[in-house]
Order: sequence, then structure tokens, then C-alpha cells
Amino acid sequence: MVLSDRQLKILQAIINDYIATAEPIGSRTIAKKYDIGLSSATIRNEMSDLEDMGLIIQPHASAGRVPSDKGYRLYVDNLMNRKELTPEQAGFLFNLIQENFEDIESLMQETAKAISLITNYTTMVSEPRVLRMVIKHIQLMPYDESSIAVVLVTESKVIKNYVIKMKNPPDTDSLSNISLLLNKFVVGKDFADIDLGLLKLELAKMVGEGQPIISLIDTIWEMALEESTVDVYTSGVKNILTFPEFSDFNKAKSVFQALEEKDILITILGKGRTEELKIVIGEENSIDQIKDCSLIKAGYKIGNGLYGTIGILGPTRMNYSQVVSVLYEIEKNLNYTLRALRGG
Amino acid sequence: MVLSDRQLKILQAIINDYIATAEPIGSRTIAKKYDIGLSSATIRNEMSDLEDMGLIIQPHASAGRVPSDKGYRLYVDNLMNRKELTPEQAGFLFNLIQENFEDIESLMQETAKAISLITNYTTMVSEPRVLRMVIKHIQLMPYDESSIAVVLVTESKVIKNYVIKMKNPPDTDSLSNISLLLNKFVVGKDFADIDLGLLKLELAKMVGEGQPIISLIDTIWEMALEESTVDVYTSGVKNILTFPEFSDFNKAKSVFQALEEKDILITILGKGRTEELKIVIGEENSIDQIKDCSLIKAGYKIGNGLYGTIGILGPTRMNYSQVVSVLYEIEKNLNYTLRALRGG
DNA sequence: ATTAGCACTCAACTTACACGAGTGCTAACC
DNA sequence: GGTTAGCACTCGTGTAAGTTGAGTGCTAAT
Repeated sequence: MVLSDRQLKILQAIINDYIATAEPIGSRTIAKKYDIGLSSATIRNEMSDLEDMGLIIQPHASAGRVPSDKGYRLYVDNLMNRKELTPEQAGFLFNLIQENFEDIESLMQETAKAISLITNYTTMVSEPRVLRMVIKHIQLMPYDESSIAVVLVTESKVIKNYVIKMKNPPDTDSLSNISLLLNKFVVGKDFADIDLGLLKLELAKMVGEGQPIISLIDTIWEMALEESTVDVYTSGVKNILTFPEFSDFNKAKSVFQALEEKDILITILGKGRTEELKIVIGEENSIDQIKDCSLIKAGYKIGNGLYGTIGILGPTRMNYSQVVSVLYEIEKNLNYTLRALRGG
Repeated sequence: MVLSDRQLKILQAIINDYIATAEPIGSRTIAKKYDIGLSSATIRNEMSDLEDMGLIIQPHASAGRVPSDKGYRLYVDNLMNRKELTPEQAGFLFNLIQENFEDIESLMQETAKAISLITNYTTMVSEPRVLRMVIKHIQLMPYDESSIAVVLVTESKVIKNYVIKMKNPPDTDSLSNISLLLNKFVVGKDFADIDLGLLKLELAKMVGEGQPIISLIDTIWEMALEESTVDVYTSGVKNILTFPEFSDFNKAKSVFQALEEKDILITILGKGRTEELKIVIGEENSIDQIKDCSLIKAGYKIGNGLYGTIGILGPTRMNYSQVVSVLYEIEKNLNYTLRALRGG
């Protein structure tokens, strides 16, 4: 499928117009509004070809054309030009991020809010996974008759709690001593750096072979790396209602339903977890409830470690280039800020 | 304003019918459908009087009547009869709560989900405040150059983190020692039981007068009692869209907006915090965004200590008696479960 | 005091029709 | 041969007129 230059121009015109107006667009309108230099009749012929290629769709016989998922895909891959943010917008984002990293949790929540505010779409942010974080402190504490609590503090200001089941948990003092020991080995390293076998060997030397506490280490590591324990924040969910494509209540409801379930959110953000920016258009989404939406997501990171993922959800008719720009800008600031955090 | 017996009957009929159908109801329908023993003409006259009293409203000239906020208020205060849950429903709730108290957080989330499922309204739950909880463990840990992390574990399986700013925080070992000390005084008591002055005096004896750690105690207590640090969970937000009264997108949007903001949720649930069940109808709500909604809320508790609040939000035409029944049932189970927790 | 009867109101639905944005096709044009 | 003007055709949208029916209020009879 090769498109001529003017077919690309026409497709771009259709997509731009549809993104702005949400109305099907016809040949005459293109001829008038966009500087293609062709008559409506010629454009009509080209549009007919574009439709044969599956790039645009006619909602009904006497209506204009609307981009298909495939059309958006082509646009996003080849036609879209990245728009720089205005200095005001960039400054707004920069300040917001600088002012809000008391701790990672509120930083990510504020970031999500800001993105929704600027784009008017819905934002999802998955909390950083601790895999690549430098451990600042780890502490075991009593919890109940059959479990202990483990609290993890990282250099990048993340605090995480895990509850771990075990029969006959040690008393407070023992837990405190084990914590001191454990910290000697792990502080200043990240999970991926630590040789688990070696750590368990060293611990065994101190507390004696076969102590339940040794196998506990495995459990802590498992939970720390476990995907489902991360939190996900959403913001701007209400924005869904502003788009005419969701004026069908059932469509809106199914999107809301997806956004209310943590498992689904994790699947949406986590599937194909990647550092680079990814765009998933309409039917390409694996989750049924958001097959009318497009999703733009990117992992935020520090050094070579991946932290978490930011996703922006809107109608397939979303302003891809704006969202991509915002996302790049956020990434830039976050990576900068988080790197500073690691350094200091 | 005194209502005759048959006026009450008619009002009740109108409200019951409207709750079920969301359609304005006329005199003839009442005469046919409900066993009042009067002709439509007589009912018409009574309805006219009810309207004069502001209990029902005519949306437009040739339409039937609809209950007003004032009408619902009268109904809720005097007319409503509490409906017992079916054994299935009660059993469902009981099992759900029994199976889900690994920790309070997921217990409350599951409870919220269950309520939304049964009622089809939106549920909000504020996480327990720790004021009245028995402390199981408290631990200070390093956080960053200018703050420490405090983790609190309670007998009722709540884990809370606080970050506290302080210049030159002590090192890990000192924090560990202080924690051990602190635990000696507080474990097994609740915040309200502890004599703060005495505690600080005792601590001063151990670490020396005027240590910054002494004033830290005040800060910890403040944060533990602070309202804004509690989390609020929502469930069934999407249900809002099922009610015809929110088919106006702007109305739905403003409700969604309120439900997305934690501050607003805390205000909704917290204002007039009370142990007993409270019903807030339409315009009675202090938050503008939910003035088209009714709210039924109740505090859940253990012993004589108030834990948190459960709120159920729906259209003013909500099924008050069903919701009240469900809420009572939940309260019953929660109090039972939480009391068991305290005991064991 | 109650009710039957009647005139009146008004939202909601139906029907019919005109409008216009859009298409596809064909024939003429450069 | 690609381009374009012209035209018949389609079909959703908007509007106006008319119909229906649920509901009211009032009055007079019971």
C-alpha cells in the first residue's frame, strides 16, 4: 500500500479536521478549507481510493468520511509532526514537578492531574516499581499472630508496605535485630544488584541455618518485584464525558468500569511495558472496554532502570501530537528530577 | 404542617412509585395502582394541597407530580419502613467481610465494592482514623536529608506511613533505639489513652532534655489525628450514569468531579462526623456538585471509638430504605469483625 | 366531603416535507 | 490521461403541523 503525496495530504486534512471537530468531513470542505489545489471532484476520487484502502470510513451513505483506526495508525507513524509546547506550558510542567516531590506518590498524583488539565484527557500513572531503586532502609515489624509487616524506604523517597504470612513470627526485638542485620547488606544497593544467594548465606551465618527468616527473604523479594502490588493513580476520568463519541452512555460506562478496576489499569499500562513511547489505537487495545479509545503511554525511568508507566487515554480522535509533546516534556522533567534524587 | 393520614398515604405512594420508575406520577395512576380507596379527583385535591406544602412538585403544567427534597425528608423521617435484607444478601455480606480482613485497607475496599454491587449506587469509604486504635508497633526510619519516616502498625491491622520534616535527622541506629524506647511506652494503648506529657517526660529522661526527638512526638501525634491524611476509597462511580437524572452530561460531570477530589470526598464524609446513620437529601448537601444527589452515611466503629465513615451516594430518588438496611447490615458485621480483631 | 364530568394544557410522538452535505458517475476539457 | 464541471441520487437533519394522551383544575351533582 503506497500512498501518493496528495493522498497523504488529503488524509492528513481529514484527520486534522476530524480531531478538531468530531464531524465527518466531505470532499468539498477539504477543497475549500485546505490548500490542496485540487477540485472537490478529484479529492472525491482520491477519498474513494483511501476508503478502499481502509484508511477512512463513511459512517453512512450521504455523509463525509471519518478516519479509521488504520488511518490513525498511518498518521501516527508517518504523518504526525511533533508540536513543541509553548514556553508557558513547559514552565508550568517544570514548576509543578519541581514543587511536588516531597515524595514520589504525591509527585505522580500531581503529574497525573497536570496532564489531565493540559490535555483534557484521562491520565493513568503506575507507581514506580522498586526493582531498580536504591534501598535506603528496610524494616520488619510485628503485624498479627501469623504475619509480619515489612516496610521499605528507597533513596527515591518511596515507602512501601508488605504484609507477609508466616507461622510463629519472631517477636519485636528479634525483628528489630534482623532488620539491622539485613540493612547492613542491602542499604545503598538496588534489588537487581543484590546477590540473593549470597545474602541468604550471610544471614544464615548470623541466625543459624534453616531459620524461617531465611525463606522470608525470598518472599520479600518476590513481593517487591510483583507487578500487582503497585498502585495506579488516575486523574481526569470525568473528561471522558466531554467527548461526543461517548455520548452513548454504555460506551462511557464501560470505559469508567475499566478505569475503576486496578487489575485492568495495570494490564493497560503494563502490557508491553516499554521505555519508549507507545501509541495504541482503538481496536488495537487488548482490553475490550477501551476499544473505542486510544492510549498513549511511556515508561518513566531513572538511569537505566524503568520506574513506572504514564498513560493518557482519550477517544481515537485524540490530539496525538499534543499528547506526545506533553508526554515527552513530562518524561524530560521527571527523568531529570528523579536522577537528581538518586544523585543526592 | 400536619398531614392527614391519607395525605401521608398518597405521599408515600408518590415517592415509592417515583423511586421505582423515575416518572412523574398522576392522580389517576395512584387511584388505580395503590389501594387508597379514593377517586382520582379526591386524590387530585389532596395532591394540590401537598404541592402547596412544598412536598411535591409539578415539573410542568400537564405533568404528574414528583417528590421534592422536602418531601423526601418527610418520607425519610416519618414514613420509611426499614426493609430487612433477604438471607442471601445478608449471607453474602457476612461472608464477604469475613473473608476479606487480611488488612483493613482491603476490607474497606471490598466492602465498598459489595455495597455498590448490591445497591447500584456509588460508595465512599473513609479509611479508619488511628485515634482510637491500639498501637501494635511504631517505627522511625531514615527517609531523606531533612525528614524521617514513621510507620505505625495497629492491632486492627492498619499500617500507616507518615513523613516528618526535621533538620539533621538522627541516623538509622539512633532511630532504631528511639523506636524501641517509644514502643515500650505506647504498645498496647491507643492514642487517646496515652498521656503525651508523661510520655515526653519519660523520653527526655532517656535521651536528654531538649532533644529534637521530643518535639517529634508532638508532630507524630498531630499527623496521626489529622483528618486529611486518611485515604478514601470509592466504588461504583460508573453507576451514576445509569440514572436518568444524570443523562444531562454536565450534571454527571460535576458529580464525577466531586468524586475525583479527595478533599471533597473527605468533606462529604467527614462533615458532621457521627456515629449514627445520617441522610442528606439534595440541596441539603453542602457541596454544590452533589446537590442533585442524596447521601446516606454512617460511621463504623469499635467499642466506643469511631473508626471511619461509609457513605452511599445516589440520585435524590434513591431507594432509601434499601440503602439503610444494607448499611445497618454492614455496620453490624463490621463492628462484630473489628471487635473480634481488637479482642484477638 | 366526595366524585363524575369536562375544558384545558402541554410534552411527546408522528408525519410530511424541504434542505443540504455528501457521494458516484459521466462527459467534457486542457 | 488526469482533472473537473455537472447532475442525479442518498440520507441524516431540521422544521412545522397535527395527534395523542396523561395530567390538572374547576364545577356541579351526589
